[in-house]
Amino acid sequence: MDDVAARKGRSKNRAGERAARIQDVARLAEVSTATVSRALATPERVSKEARARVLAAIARTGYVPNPAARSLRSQKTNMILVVLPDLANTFFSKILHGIEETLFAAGYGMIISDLDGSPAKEAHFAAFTAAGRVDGAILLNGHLFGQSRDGKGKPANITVPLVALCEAIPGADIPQIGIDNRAAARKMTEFLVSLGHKRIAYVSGPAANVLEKERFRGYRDALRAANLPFEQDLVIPGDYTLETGVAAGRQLIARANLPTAVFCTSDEMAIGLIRTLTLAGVNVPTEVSVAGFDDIEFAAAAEPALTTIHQPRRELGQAAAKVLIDLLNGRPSADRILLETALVKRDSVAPPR
Amino acid sequence: MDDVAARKGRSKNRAGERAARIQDVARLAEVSTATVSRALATPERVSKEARARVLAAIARTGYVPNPAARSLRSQKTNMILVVLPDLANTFFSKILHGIEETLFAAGYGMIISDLDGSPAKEAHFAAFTAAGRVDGAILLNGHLFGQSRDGKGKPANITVPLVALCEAIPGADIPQIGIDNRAAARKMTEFLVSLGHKRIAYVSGPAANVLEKERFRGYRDALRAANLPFEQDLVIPGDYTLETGVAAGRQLIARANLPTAVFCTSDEMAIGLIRTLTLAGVNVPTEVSVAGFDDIEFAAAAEPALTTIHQPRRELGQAAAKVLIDLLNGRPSADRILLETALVKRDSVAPPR
DNA sequence: CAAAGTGATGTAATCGATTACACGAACTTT
DNA sequence: AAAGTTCGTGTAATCGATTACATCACTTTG
Repeated sequence: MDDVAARKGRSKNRAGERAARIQDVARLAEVSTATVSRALATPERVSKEARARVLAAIARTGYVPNPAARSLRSQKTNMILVVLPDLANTFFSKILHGIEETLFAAGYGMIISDLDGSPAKEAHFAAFTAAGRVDGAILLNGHLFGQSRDGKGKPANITVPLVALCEAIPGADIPQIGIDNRAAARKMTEFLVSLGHKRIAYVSGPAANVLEKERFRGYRDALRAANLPFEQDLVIPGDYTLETGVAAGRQLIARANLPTAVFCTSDEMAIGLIRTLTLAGVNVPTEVSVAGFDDIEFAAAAEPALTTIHQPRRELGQAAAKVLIDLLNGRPSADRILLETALVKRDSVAPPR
Repeated sequence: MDDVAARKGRSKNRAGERAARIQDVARLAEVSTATVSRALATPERVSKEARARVLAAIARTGYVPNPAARSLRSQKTNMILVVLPDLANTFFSKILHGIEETLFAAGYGMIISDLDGSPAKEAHFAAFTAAGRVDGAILLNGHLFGQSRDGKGKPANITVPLVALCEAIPGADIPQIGIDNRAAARKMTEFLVSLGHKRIAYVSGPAANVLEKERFRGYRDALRAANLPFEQDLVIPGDYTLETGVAAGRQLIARANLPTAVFCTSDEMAIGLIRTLTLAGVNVPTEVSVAGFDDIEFAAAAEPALTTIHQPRRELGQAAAKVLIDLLNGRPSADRILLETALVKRDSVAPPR
């Protein structure tokens, strides 16, 4: 006999009994294990009396099916992996909320992987997924497991469905859920133009980022449509964080002639920028208008309240989870979903003087 | 023969082969499955040649151990459950980050449960834990699974280690990790007193909340120590959200005589309150000082920048994960850890006029 | 030189749930 | 009445990795 039980005391609770197994329930209900299993999985295929006895026995023993055994047999884990570039980023929490509630309702659990910029970690979770620890994955990090950015298709060893959320993965043949970043950025820029702004600065995201590329195109689209010149000087690099917003603000202040409006491609950057301008005595919005992107919680509470692009974050999470669940159940599913954004007009944008 | 494989095509990748099993590796390496297993788990107990052959076979087959089988046999899942009251709340994201990195480094995965105020969901995850789907759990929600607030001990059916983080669970004999809320609240109140404030309002958290009770005591401690009268009128109910901060601000404005300082027990409420006061033409901090609690990201970016109590959120997450890992490995571990808070002085607090 | 020890490996039982197949009883159909 | 259905149930194989025990080939020791 082996000693697993003795060594770890693993399946004993504090009272000392082992956790109930399907056999214990079967014995108590005076049926076979097959009948117990069927009473739970396909109750209509079991007689009323047997079912009642089984349920009574389950209640008495406190039986809960062992998931490892079930998973080993059925080859399903009922777990979904969510891959994030940065868990500490405010932007993701409401998306996660939407994912979690949808998965939960469908009987799935959520495992979170915060990549934190570590390729080793990404490789680990790719192997984790390949090993069948999850039934599917939602990727928020903009590229496929262990693949370079130009890679096509999904790696041969990953066999479970994948879904890309927010950051589209170019060339990957998996469903993509997100917003139309280009159109949204164009909409905001056009709004600024419509108020009379002619020199509109742009605070970018990380250059390699897919979102950034799309938003930048939208910005240029709007300028071109309005016959406004594109000035490289007005593009200020950022990475979506508060800190780079502050840095962008400092850079602007040091300039001879300020633009009349600044379009920041994240709310965090916009808030950092506004704060820096305000401290330097530059009034927002009377001297410089500032627009954001995302509509995070604090956008409305900022001073002045931020004009921004609203992303339906919770709905994005829900949509991605729903698509994945459809895939898992073999149901047909859209392979590209773009949710509507809205331009939210608050107080940080005004016509130029 | 059964039809699991045929129905789901589960362990076949796109090329059609099944995922490699330990037997496949064993056959290729011309050893037994026991040797393969040992080559991975206890390499020193296997000859150099056998080990080399096994590793080569693993590389060739792309073998990854099946976690369900492993878990079934070893009764370990290498998964930790993290229970949150509200995932969308900004306060938790950095804590999660700290938890995740520590768990990951120790080889554990993180499953997240957002309770969202649903007792049914809580019961589900209690059963989930009892069923052995995780090796342990970190509770951020202030009470034990399925227990009423006055319950003692842990429910008999949960046999894995639990750790309480941030919100202490009164009466539970599990390790508690957090900060000294009472001392921190006292420290902030004393700071306000030291500047000359005599009428200090208090915007509370939810009445039933453990944190709230402690912070409120700290507030009263400081008043008592300074011989200042406690006025029930100056206690304004809140629930830590931005919205109740706004509501508290409205309530204050409607009053005949404003307090000279307001201590909000969360940064979100402080930011909402400041915004409401500012819009009503009440200057912060010259007319009213406002202090917060938590030191969330936006505290520094608020206008004016928020004076608040800094909680080491990432470290809190790390500490809780570390304690849990110690428990899982049978190592002794502190059963109460209080991390240091710091009073961060920024611009939202000034002496009264 | 025999007895005991050491090291490497294989055999097969085990974890617990699911389910194909077999079987018998009750009920229909021809 | 014989043949076929339907229904409820039980038996036992199966999922894949781990590991107690057995075995065999050497080496060491009394």
